[in-house]
Amino acid sequence: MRASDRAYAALLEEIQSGVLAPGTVLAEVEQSTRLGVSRTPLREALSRLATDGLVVQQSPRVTVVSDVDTSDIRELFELRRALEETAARLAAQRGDAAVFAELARAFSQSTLTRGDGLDAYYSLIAQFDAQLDAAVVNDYLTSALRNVRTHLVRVRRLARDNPERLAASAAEHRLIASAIAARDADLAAHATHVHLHNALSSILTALDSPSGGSPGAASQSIQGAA
Amino acid sequence: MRASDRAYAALLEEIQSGVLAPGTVLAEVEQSTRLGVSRTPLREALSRLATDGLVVQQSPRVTVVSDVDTSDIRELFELRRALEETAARLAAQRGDAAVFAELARAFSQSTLTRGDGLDAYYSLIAQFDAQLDAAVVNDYLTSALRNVRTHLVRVRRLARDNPERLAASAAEHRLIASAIAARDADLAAHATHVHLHNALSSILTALDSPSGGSPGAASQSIQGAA
DNA sequence: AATCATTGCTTTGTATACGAAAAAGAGATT
DNA sequence: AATCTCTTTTTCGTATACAAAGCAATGATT
Repeated sequence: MRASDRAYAALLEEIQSGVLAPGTVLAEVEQSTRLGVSRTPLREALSRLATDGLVVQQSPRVTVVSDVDTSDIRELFELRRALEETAARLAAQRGDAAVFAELARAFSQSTLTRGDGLDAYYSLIAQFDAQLDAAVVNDYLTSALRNVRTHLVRVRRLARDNPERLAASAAEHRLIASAIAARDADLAAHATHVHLHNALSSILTALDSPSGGSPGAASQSIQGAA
Repeated sequence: MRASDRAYAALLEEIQSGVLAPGTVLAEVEQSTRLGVSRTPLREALSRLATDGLVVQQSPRVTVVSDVDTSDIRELFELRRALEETAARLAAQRGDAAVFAELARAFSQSTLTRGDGLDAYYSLIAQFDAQLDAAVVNDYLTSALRNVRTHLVRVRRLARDNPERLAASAAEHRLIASAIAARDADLAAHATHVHLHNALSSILTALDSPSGGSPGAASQSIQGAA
Protein backbone atom coordinates (compact mmCIF):
# COMPACT_ATOMS: atom_id res chain seq x y z
CA MET A 1 0.00 0.00 0.00
CA ARG A 2 1.31 3.40 -0.92
CA ALA A 3 2.08 6.02 1.68
CA SER A 4 -0.31 8.46 0.01
CA ASP A 5 -3.11 5.89 0.31
CA ARG A 6 -2.38 5.39 3.99
CA ALA A 7 -2.36 9.12 4.60
CA TYR A 8 -5.61 9.55 2.69
CA ALA A 9 -7.30 6.68 4.51
CA ALA A 10 -6.14 7.95 7.90
CA LEU A 11 -7.27 11.53 7.30
CA LEU A 12 -10.56 10.38 5.78
CA GLU A 13 -11.35 8.23 8.77
CA GLU A 14 -10.45 10.99 11.20
CA ILE A 15 -12.54 13.56 9.38
CA GLN A 16 -15.53 11.27 9.04
CA SER A 17 -15.36 10.18 12.66
CA GLY A 18 -15.05 13.72 13.91
CA VAL A 19 -11.58 13.34 15.43
CA LEU A 20 -10.57 16.13 13.09
CA ALA A 21 -13.37 18.61 13.67
CA PRO A 22 -14.55 21.06 11.02
CA GLY A 23 -12.28 24.08 10.95
CA THR A 24 -9.17 22.16 11.96
CA VAL A 25 -6.22 23.47 10.00
CA LEU A 26 -4.20 20.79 8.25
CA ALA A 27 -0.63 22.04 7.91
CA GLU A 28 1.50 19.89 5.69
CA VAL A 29 4.56 19.40 7.87
CA GLU A 30 2.48 18.90 10.99
CA GLN A 31 0.28 16.22 9.43
CA SER A 32 3.11 14.52 7.55
CA THR A 33 5.18 14.07 10.70
CA ARG A 34 2.10 12.97 12.65
CA LEU A 35 1.16 10.34 10.07
CA GLY A 36 4.74 9.24 9.48
CA VAL A 37 4.93 10.06 5.80
CA SER A 38 6.77 12.76 3.96
CA ARG A 39 5.14 15.87 2.53
CA THR A 40 4.85 14.55 -1.01
CA PRO A 41 2.37 11.72 -0.37
CA LEU A 42 0.59 13.87 2.22
CA ARG A 43 0.01 16.57 -0.34
CA GLU A 44 -1.52 14.00 -2.64
CA ALA A 45 -3.82 12.86 0.15
CA LEU A 46 -4.89 16.45 0.86
CA SER A 47 -5.51 16.98 -2.83
CA ARG A 48 -7.81 13.99 -2.96
CA LEU A 49 -9.65 15.14 0.15
CA ALA A 50 -10.05 18.56 -1.45
CA THR A 51 -11.64 17.14 -4.59
CA ASP A 52 -13.87 15.06 -2.33
CA GLY A 53 -14.89 18.29 -0.64
CA LEU A 54 -13.88 17.15 2.83
CA VAL A 55 -11.22 19.85 3.15
CA VAL A 56 -11.19 23.32 1.64
CA GLN A 57 -8.49 25.88 1.02
CA GLN A 58 -9.71 28.60 3.33
CA SER A 59 -6.96 30.89 2.07
CA PRO A 60 -4.22 30.16 -0.43
CA ARG A 61 -2.09 29.31 2.54
CA VAL A 62 -4.24 27.32 4.94
CA THR A 63 -6.25 24.14 4.39
CA VAL A 64 -9.02 23.33 6.85
CA VAL A 65 -11.51 20.54 7.40
CA SER A 66 -14.77 21.65 5.81
CA ASP A 67 -17.83 22.29 7.89
CA VAL A 68 -21.25 20.67 7.49
CA ASP A 69 -24.14 22.98 8.19
CA THR A 70 -27.87 22.66 7.63
CA SER A 71 -27.64 24.22 4.22
CA ASP A 72 -25.04 21.67 3.16
CA ILE A 73 -27.27 18.85 4.31
CA ARG A 74 -30.20 20.14 2.28
CA GLU A 75 -28.02 20.51 -0.79
CA LEU A 76 -26.52 17.08 -0.30
CA PHE A 77 -29.96 15.51 -0.11
CA GLU A 78 -31.07 17.28 -3.26
CA LEU A 79 -28.22 15.66 -5.13
CA ARG A 80 -28.78 12.39 -3.32
CA ARG A 81 -32.38 12.33 -4.43
CA ALA A 82 -31.43 12.90 -8.05
CA LEU A 83 -28.84 10.12 -7.97
CA GLU A 84 -30.62 7.52 -5.87
CA GLU A 85 -33.97 7.82 -7.58
CA THR A 86 -32.20 7.29 -10.87
CA ALA A 87 -30.23 4.39 -9.44
CA ALA A 88 -33.40 2.79 -8.09
CA ARG A 89 -35.10 3.09 -11.47
CA LEU A 90 -32.15 1.58 -13.31
CA ALA A 91 -31.78 -1.21 -10.78
CA ALA A 92 -35.45 -2.07 -11.21
CA GLN A 93 -34.87 -2.37 -14.93
CA ARG A 94 -31.56 -4.18 -14.92
CA GLY A 95 -30.97 -5.67 -11.48
CA ASP A 96 -31.05 -9.25 -10.35
CA ALA A 97 -34.49 -9.73 -8.81
CA ALA A 98 -33.33 -12.53 -6.53
CA VAL A 99 -30.61 -10.39 -5.00
CA PHE A 100 -32.98 -7.59 -4.09
CA ALA A 101 -35.67 -9.96 -2.88
CA GLU A 102 -33.07 -11.36 -0.50
CA LEU A 103 -32.12 -7.84 0.59
CA ALA A 104 -35.77 -7.03 1.23
CA ARG A 105 -35.98 -10.08 3.45
CA ALA A 106 -32.85 -9.02 5.32
CA PHE A 107 -34.30 -5.57 5.97
CA SER A 108 -37.47 -7.16 7.35
CA GLN A 109 -35.50 -9.25 9.79
CA SER A 110 -33.18 -6.41 10.76
CA THR A 111 -36.14 -4.70 12.38
CA LEU A 112 -36.62 -7.66 14.70
CA THR A 113 -33.01 -8.16 15.69
CA ARG A 114 -32.31 -4.48 16.07
CA GLY A 115 -30.59 -5.00 19.37
CA ASP A 116 -27.42 -5.97 17.51
CA GLY A 117 -26.62 -2.32 17.27
CA LEU A 118 -26.69 0.03 14.37
CA ASP A 119 -23.30 -1.02 13.08
CA ALA A 120 -24.89 -4.18 11.72
CA TYR A 121 -27.69 -2.11 10.26
CA TYR A 122 -25.31 0.30 8.54
CA SER A 123 -23.43 -2.71 7.23
CA LEU A 124 -26.65 -3.97 5.68
CA ILE A 125 -27.22 -0.60 4.08
CA ALA A 126 -23.68 -0.75 2.69
CA GLN A 127 -24.50 -4.12 1.15
CA PHE A 128 -27.64 -2.65 -0.35
CA ASP A 129 -25.64 0.24 -1.80
CA ALA A 130 -23.09 -2.17 -3.25
CA GLN A 131 -25.78 -4.27 -4.90
CA LEU A 132 -27.40 -1.11 -6.23
CA ASP A 133 -24.11 -0.10 -7.81
CA ALA A 134 -23.68 -3.54 -9.29
CA ALA A 135 -27.20 -3.52 -10.72
CA VAL A 136 -26.95 -0.04 -12.19
CA VAL A 137 -23.81 -0.76 -14.23
CA ASN A 138 -22.94 2.92 -14.67
CA ASP A 139 -19.50 4.04 -13.51
CA TYR A 140 -20.38 7.71 -13.75
CA LEU A 141 -23.45 7.33 -11.57
CA THR A 142 -21.64 5.05 -9.16
CA SER A 143 -18.80 7.51 -8.75
CA ALA A 144 -21.20 10.35 -8.04
CA LEU A 145 -22.98 8.20 -5.50
CA ARG A 146 -19.73 7.25 -3.82
CA ASN A 147 -18.89 10.89 -3.33
CA VAL A 148 -22.30 11.57 -1.83
CA ARG A 149 -21.89 8.65 0.54
CA THR A 150 -18.51 10.00 1.66
CA HIS A 151 -20.23 13.14 2.88
CA LEU A 152 -23.20 11.26 4.25
CA VAL A 153 -21.01 9.52 6.82
CA ARG A 154 -20.40 12.84 8.55
CA VAL A 155 -24.03 13.89 8.32
CA ARG A 156 -25.16 10.66 9.94
CA ARG A 157 -22.66 11.20 12.69
CA LEU A 158 -23.89 14.71 13.33
CA ALA A 159 -27.42 13.50 13.98
CA ARG A 160 -27.41 10.06 15.51
CA ASP A 161 -30.66 8.37 14.52
CA ASN A 162 -33.09 7.38 17.23
CA PRO A 163 -34.42 3.79 17.38
CA GLU A 164 -37.84 4.60 15.95
CA ARG A 165 -36.25 6.24 12.96
CA LEU A 166 -34.03 3.22 12.36
CA ALA A 167 -37.02 0.89 12.33
CA ALA A 168 -38.85 3.13 9.88
CA SER A 169 -35.71 3.37 7.75
CA ALA A 170 -35.48 -0.41 7.58
CA ALA A 171 -39.08 -0.63 6.46
CA GLU A 172 -38.45 1.99 3.79
CA HIS A 173 -35.41 0.15 2.52
CA ARG A 174 -37.37 -3.09 2.46
CA LEU A 175 -39.96 -1.45 0.22
CA ILE A 176 -37.31 -0.06 -2.12
CA ALA A 177 -35.60 -3.44 -2.39
CA SER A 178 -38.83 -5.31 -3.03
CA ALA A 179 -39.90 -2.74 -5.63
CA ILE A 180 -36.61 -3.30 -7.44
CA ALA A 181 -37.09 -7.05 -7.16
CA ALA A 182 -40.59 -6.64 -8.63
CA ARG A 183 -39.12 -4.54 -11.46
CA ASP A 184 -41.43 -1.67 -10.50
CA ALA A 185 -39.26 1.31 -11.41
CA ASP A 186 -41.81 3.95 -10.46
CA LEU A 187 -42.40 2.45 -7.05
CA ALA A 188 -38.67 2.05 -6.47
CA ALA A 189 -38.06 5.69 -7.32
CA HIS A 190 -40.97 7.02 -5.32
CA ALA A 191 -40.15 4.87 -2.32
CA THR A 192 -36.63 6.27 -2.52
CA HIS A 193 -38.09 9.77 -2.59
CA VAL A 194 -40.15 8.99 0.50
CA HIS A 195 -37.18 7.46 2.27
CA LEU A 196 -34.93 10.43 1.60
CA HIS A 197 -37.63 12.86 2.64
CA ASN A 198 -38.06 11.07 5.95
CA ALA A 199 -34.34 10.71 6.50
CA LEU A 200 -33.75 14.41 5.88
CA SER A 201 -36.62 15.41 8.15
CA SER A 202 -35.28 13.19 10.91
CA ILE A 203 -31.81 14.63 10.59
CA LEU A 204 -32.97 18.23 10.55
CA THR A 205 -35.19 17.82 13.60
CA ALA A 206 -32.37 16.02 15.40
CA LEU A 207 -30.08 18.94 14.65
CA ASP A 208 -32.64 21.47 15.87
CA SER A 209 -33.04 19.65 19.17
CA PRO A 210 -30.43 20.65 21.76
CA SER A 211 -28.85 17.21 22.20
CA GLY A 212 -27.02 16.39 19.00
CA GLY A 213 -26.46 19.73 17.33
CA SER A 214 -22.98 20.66 16.17
CA PRO A 215 -21.36 22.91 18.78
CA GLY A 216 -19.54 25.31 16.51
CA ALA A 217 -21.53 27.66 14.33
CA ALA A 218 -21.26 27.22 10.59
CA SER A 219 -18.15 29.01 9.45
CA GLN A 220 -16.90 27.20 6.41
CA SER A 221 -19.18 25.60 3.90
CA ILE A 222 -18.39 22.48 1.96
CA GLN A 223 -17.62 23.03 -1.67
CA GLY A 224 -16.00 21.36 -4.58
CA ALA A 225 -17.81 18.04 -4.20
CA ALA A 226 -16.64 16.88 -7.59
CA MET B 1 -0.48 30.45 -11.69
CA ARG B 2 0.97 27.27 -10.30
CA ALA B 3 2.90 24.86 -12.47
CA SER B 4 0.50 22.06 -11.55
CA ASP B 5 -2.42 24.20 -12.76
CA ARG B 6 -0.69 24.89 -16.04
CA ALA B 7 0.08 21.21 -16.52
CA TYR B 8 -3.50 20.27 -15.71
CA ALA B 9 -4.94 22.90 -18.04
CA ALA B 10 -2.62 21.89 -20.87
CA LEU B 11 -3.33 18.18 -20.56
CA LEU B 12 -7.07 18.79 -20.15
CA GLU B 13 -7.20 20.86 -23.31
CA GLU B 14 -5.19 18.33 -25.25
CA ILE B 15 -7.33 15.42 -24.12
CA GLN B 16 -10.59 17.24 -24.78
CA SER B 17 -9.47 18.43 -28.19
CA GLY B 18 -8.24 14.99 -29.19
CA VAL B 19 -4.58 15.93 -29.58
CA LEU B 20 -3.95 13.28 -26.97
CA ALA B 21 -6.02 10.43 -28.33
CA PRO B 22 -7.56 7.75 -26.10
CA GLY B 23 -5.00 5.10 -25.28
CA THR B 24 -2.05 7.50 -25.32
CA VAL B 25 0.31 6.60 -22.52
CA LEU B 26 1.25 9.53 -20.30
CA ALA B 27 4.69 8.81 -18.86
CA GLU B 28 5.67 11.20 -16.12
CA VAL B 29 9.15 12.20 -17.26
CA GLU B 30 8.09 12.47 -20.88
CA GLN B 31 5.12 14.74 -20.13
CA SER B 32 6.95 16.78 -17.51
CA THR B 33 9.79 17.63 -19.88
CA ARG B 34 7.34 18.31 -22.71
CA LEU B 35 5.28 20.70 -20.60
CA GLY B 36 8.28 22.30 -18.95
CA VAL B 37 7.45 21.38 -15.37
CA SER B 38 9.01 18.92 -13.01
CA ARG B 39 7.50 15.59 -12.08
CA THR B 40 5.93 16.76 -8.83
CA PRO B 41 3.37 19.21 -10.27
CA LEU B 42 2.82 16.92 -13.24
CA ARG B 43 1.89 14.08 -10.93
CA GLU B 44 -0.65 16.36 -9.26
CA ALA B 45 -2.12 17.20 -12.66
CA LEU B 46 -2.35 13.53 -13.57
CA SER B 47 -4.00 12.81 -10.24
CA ARG B 48 -6.65 15.43 -10.91
CA LEU B 49 -7.24 14.08 -14.40
CA ALA B 50 -7.59 10.61 -12.92
CA THR B 51 -10.28 11.70 -10.47
CA ASP B 52 -11.98 13.47 -13.36
CA GLY B 53 -11.92 10.15 -15.19
CA LEU B 54 -10.07 11.51 -18.20
CA VAL B 55 -7.07 9.26 -17.62
CA VAL B 56 -6.97 5.81 -16.07
CA GLN B 57 -4.22 3.69 -14.60
CA GLN B 58 -4.26 0.87 -17.08
CA SER B 59 -1.71 -1.00 -14.97
CA PRO B 60 -0.02 0.10 -11.76
CA ARG B 61 2.81 1.32 -13.95
CA VAL B 62 1.20 3.01 -16.96
CA THR B 63 -1.36 5.83 -17.15
CA VAL B 64 -3.32 6.25 -20.38
CA VAL B 65 -5.91 8.64 -21.75
CA SER B 66 -9.29 7.03 -21.20
CA ASP B 67 -11.42 5.96 -24.10
CA VAL B 68 -14.99 7.04 -24.82
CA ASP B 69 -17.13 4.34 -26.35
CA THR B 70 -20.85 4.07 -27.00
CA SER B 71 -21.45 2.48 -23.64
CA ASP B 72 -19.74 5.38 -21.88
CA ILE B 73 -21.91 7.85 -23.74
CA ARG B 74 -25.08 6.07 -22.70
CA GLU B 75 -23.93 5.98 -19.08
CA LEU B 76 -22.92 9.60 -19.16
CA PHE B 77 -26.30 10.62 -20.46
CA GLU B 78 -28.06 8.62 -17.76
CA LEU B 79 -26.23 10.63 -15.14
CA ARG B 80 -26.68 13.81 -17.11
CA ARG B 81 -30.40 13.28 -17.19
CA ALA B 82 -30.57 12.80 -13.45
CA LEU B 83 -28.54 15.92 -12.77
CA GLU B 84 -29.96 18.27 -15.39
CA GLU B 85 -33.59 17.40 -14.80
CA THR B 86 -33.04 18.13 -11.14
CA ALA B 87 -31.19 21.34 -11.95
CA ALA B 88 -33.99 22.44 -14.27
CA ARG B 89 -36.59 21.82 -11.59
CA LEU B 90 -34.63 23.72 -8.96
CA ALA B 91 -33.92 26.59 -11.32
CA ALA B 92 -37.64 26.86 -12.07
CA GLN B 93 -38.29 27.14 -8.36
CA ARG B 94 -35.44 29.46 -7.41
CA GLY B 95 -34.09 31.10 -10.54
CA ASP B 96 -34.35 34.66 -11.71
CA ALA B 97 -37.19 34.64 -14.25
CA ALA B 98 -35.83 37.64 -16.14
CA VAL B 99 -32.46 35.97 -16.69
CA PHE B 100 -33.97 32.87 -18.22
CA ALA B 101 -36.48 34.83 -20.27
CA GLU B 102 -33.52 36.67 -21.75
CA LEU B 103 -31.75 33.35 -22.39
CA ALA B 104 -34.84 32.00 -24.11
CA ARG B 105 -34.82 35.03 -26.37
CA ALA B 106 -31.14 34.52 -27.15
CA PHE B 107 -31.77 30.91 -28.14
CA SER B 108 -34.57 32.02 -30.45
CA GLN B 109 -32.27 34.45 -32.22
CA SER B 110 -29.35 32.04 -32.35
CA THR B 111 -31.37 29.92 -34.75
CA LEU B 112 -31.58 32.83 -37.15
CA THR B 113 -27.93 33.90 -37.05
CA ARG B 114 -26.59 30.39 -37.04
CA GLY B 115 -24.04 31.25 -39.68
CA ASP B 116 -21.78 32.66 -36.97
CA GLY B 117 -20.56 29.17 -36.40
CA LEU B 118 -21.16 26.77 -33.61
CA ASP B 119 -18.54 28.31 -31.36
CA ALA B 120 -20.97 31.14 -30.63
CA TYR B 121 -23.71 28.63 -30.06
CA TYR B 122 -21.63 26.58 -27.64
CA SER B 123 -20.75 29.81 -25.88
CA LEU B 124 -24.46 30.51 -25.45
CA ILE B 125 -24.94 27.05 -24.00
CA ALA B 126 -22.08 27.72 -21.60
CA GLN B 127 -23.85 30.88 -20.47
CA PHE B 128 -27.03 28.90 -19.97
CA ASP B 129 -25.16 26.33 -17.90
CA ALA B 130 -23.59 29.07 -15.80
CA GLN B 131 -26.95 30.67 -15.13
CA LEU B 132 -28.38 27.28 -14.29
CA ASP B 133 -25.64 26.75 -11.72
CA ALA B 134 -26.23 30.18 -10.26
CA ALA B 135 -29.96 29.57 -10.00
CA VAL B 136 -29.64 26.14 -8.44
CA VAL B 137 -27.45 27.27 -5.53
CA ASN B 138 -26.18 23.78 -4.76
CA ASP B 139 -22.44 23.23 -4.78
CA TYR B 140 -22.76 19.46 -4.73
CA LEU B 141 -25.03 19.43 -7.75
CA THR B 142 -22.94 22.03 -9.55
CA SER B 143 -19.76 20.03 -9.00
CA ALA B 144 -21.35 16.88 -10.33
CA LEU B 145 -22.58 18.79 -13.36
CA ARG B 146 -19.16 20.28 -13.98
CA ASN B 147 -17.65 16.83 -14.09
CA VAL B 148 -20.27 15.66 -16.55
CA ARG B 149 -19.60 18.66 -18.75
CA THR B 150 -15.89 17.88 -18.73
CA HIS B 151 -16.63 14.55 -20.34
CA LEU B 152 -19.27 15.99 -22.61
CA VAL B 153 -16.68 18.09 -24.42
CA ARG B 154 -15.06 14.95 -25.76
CA VAL B 155 -18.38 13.36 -26.66
CA ARG B 156 -19.42 16.41 -28.63
CA ARG B 157 -16.14 16.33 -30.45
CA LEU B 158 -16.55 12.69 -31.35
CA ALA B 159 -19.84 13.35 -33.10
CA ARG B 160 -19.91 16.80 -34.63
CA ASP B 161 -23.52 17.91 -34.74
CA ASN B 162 -25.12 18.57 -38.10
CA PRO B 163 -26.86 21.91 -38.76
CA GLU B 164 -30.38 20.55 -38.45
CA ARG B 165 -29.59 19.11 -35.05
CA LEU B 166 -28.16 22.44 -33.88
CA ALA B 167 -31.34 24.26 -34.86
CA ALA B 168 -33.45 21.70 -33.03
CA SER B 169 -31.15 21.90 -30.01
CA ALA B 170 -31.57 25.66 -29.89
CA ALA B 171 -35.33 25.30 -29.95
CA GLU B 172 -35.17 22.74 -27.15
CA HIS B 173 -32.99 25.01 -25.04
CA ARG B 174 -35.36 27.89 -25.70
CA LEU B 175 -38.24 25.82 -24.33
CA ILE B 176 -36.26 24.80 -21.24
CA ALA B 177 -35.25 28.39 -20.53
CA SER B 178 -38.78 29.73 -20.97
CA ALA B 179 -40.20 26.97 -18.79
CA ILE B 180 -37.76 27.98 -16.05
CA ALA B 181 -38.70 31.62 -16.55
CA ALA B 182 -42.37 30.64 -16.23
CA ARG B 183 -41.56 28.73 -13.03
CA ASP B 184 -42.97 25.55 -14.58
CA ALA B 185 -40.75 22.92 -12.97
CA ASP B 186 -42.43 19.94 -14.59
CA LEU B 187 -42.17 21.41 -18.06
CA ALA B 188 -38.55 22.39 -17.46
CA ALA B 189 -37.68 18.87 -16.36
CA HIS B 190 -39.58 17.15 -19.14
CA ALA B 191 -38.21 19.50 -21.79
CA THR B 192 -34.75 18.64 -20.46
CA HIS B 193 -35.60 14.96 -20.77
CA VAL B 194 -36.70 15.47 -24.37
CA HIS B 195 -33.59 17.49 -25.16
CA LEU B 196 -31.22 14.90 -23.76
CA HIS B 197 -33.07 12.10 -25.52
CA ASN B 198 -32.73 13.88 -28.84
CA ALA B 199 -29.13 14.84 -28.22
CA LEU B 200 -28.17 11.26 -27.35
CA SER B 201 -30.02 9.89 -30.38
CA SER B 202 -28.25 12.34 -32.64
CA ILE B 203 -24.85 11.46 -31.23
CA LEU B 204 -25.40 7.72 -31.45
CA THR B 205 -26.61 7.85 -35.05
CA ALA B 206 -23.69 10.11 -35.93
CA LEU B 207 -21.31 7.55 -34.43
CA ASP B 208 -22.94 4.71 -36.31
CA SER B 209 -22.58 6.53 -39.60
CA PRO B 210 -19.18 5.97 -41.23
CA SER B 211 -18.03 9.62 -41.25
CA GLY B 212 -17.43 10.66 -37.67
CA GLY B 213 -16.96 7.42 -35.81
CA SER B 214 -13.97 6.98 -33.56
CA PRO B 215 -11.30 5.05 -35.46
CA GLY B 216 -9.97 2.85 -32.71
CA ALA B 217 -12.15 0.20 -31.15
CA ALA B 218 -13.07 0.60 -27.52
CA SER B 219 -10.26 -0.77 -25.43
CA GLN B 220 -10.27 1.16 -22.19
CA SER B 221 -13.43 2.37 -20.53
CA ILE B 222 -13.76 5.56 -18.60
CA GLN B 223 -14.10 5.10 -14.87
CA GLY B 224 -13.73 6.96 -11.64
CA ALA B 225 -15.78 10.00 -12.65
CA ALA B 226 -15.91 11.24 -9.10
C1' DA C 1 1.00 56.68 21.07
C1' DA C 2 -0.01 55.06 16.65
C1' DT C 3 1.28 53.68 12.19
C1' DC C 4 4.29 52.27 8.67
C1' DA C 5 8.17 49.84 7.02
C1' DT C 6 11.57 46.37 7.27
C1' DT C 7 13.27 42.06 8.63
C1' DG C 8 12.92 37.39 9.75
C1' DC C 9 10.31 33.24 10.16
C1' DT C 10 6.86 30.07 8.67
C1' DT C 11 4.59 27.62 5.00
C1' DT C 12 3.68 26.33 0.65
C1' DG C 13 5.19 25.08 -4.31
C1' DT C 14 8.71 23.01 -7.09
C1' DA C 15 12.83 20.49 -8.33
C1' DT C 16 15.72 16.72 -7.77
C1' DA C 17 17.88 12.73 -5.78
C1' DC C 18 17.33 8.04 -4.19
C1' DG C 19 15.40 3.44 -3.78
C1' DA C 20 12.42 -0.23 -5.17
C1' DA C 21 9.88 -2.77 -8.41
C1' DA C 22 8.60 -4.23 -12.77
C1' DA C 23 9.34 -4.84 -17.59
C1' DA C 24 12.31 -5.82 -21.36
C1' DG C 25 16.18 -7.91 -23.41
C1' DA C 26 19.97 -11.04 -23.78
C1' DG C 27 22.04 -15.29 -22.95
C1' DA C 28 22.16 -20.05 -21.81
C1' DT C 29 20.07 -24.45 -21.47
C1' DT C 30 16.87 -28.04 -22.76
C1' DA D 1 14.24 -23.44 -31.86
C1' DA D 2 11.88 -22.30 -27.79
C1' DT D 3 11.75 -21.18 -23.12
C1' DC D 4 13.46 -19.99 -18.78
C1' DT D 5 16.32 -17.14 -16.09
C1' DC D 6 19.26 -13.50 -15.01
C1' DT D 7 20.58 -8.94 -15.73
C1' DT D 8 19.86 -4.36 -17.05
C1' DT D 9 17.20 -0.51 -17.70
C1' DT D 10 13.28 2.18 -17.23
C1' DT D 11 9.66 4.08 -14.41
C1' DC D 12 7.20 5.02 -10.48
C1' DG D 13 6.83 6.26 -5.33
C1' DT D 14 8.96 8.77 -1.69
C1' DA D 15 12.05 11.81 0.71
C1' DT D 16 14.41 15.94 0.93
C1' DA D 17 16.46 20.21 -0.48
C1' DC D 18 15.60 24.76 -2.29
C1' DA D 19 13.10 28.92 -3.46
C1' DA D 20 9.37 32.11 -3.27
C1' DA D 21 5.62 34.22 -1.06
C1' DG D 22 2.91 35.71 3.28
C1' DC D 23 2.42 36.88 7.69
C1' DA D 24 3.87 38.46 11.94
C1' DA D 25 6.67 40.90 14.95
C1' DT D 26 9.63 44.49 16.08
C1' DG D 27 11.56 48.78 15.62
C1' DA D 28 11.66 53.44 14.01
C1' DT D 29 9.44 57.57 12.71
C1' DT D 30 5.73 60.92 12.72
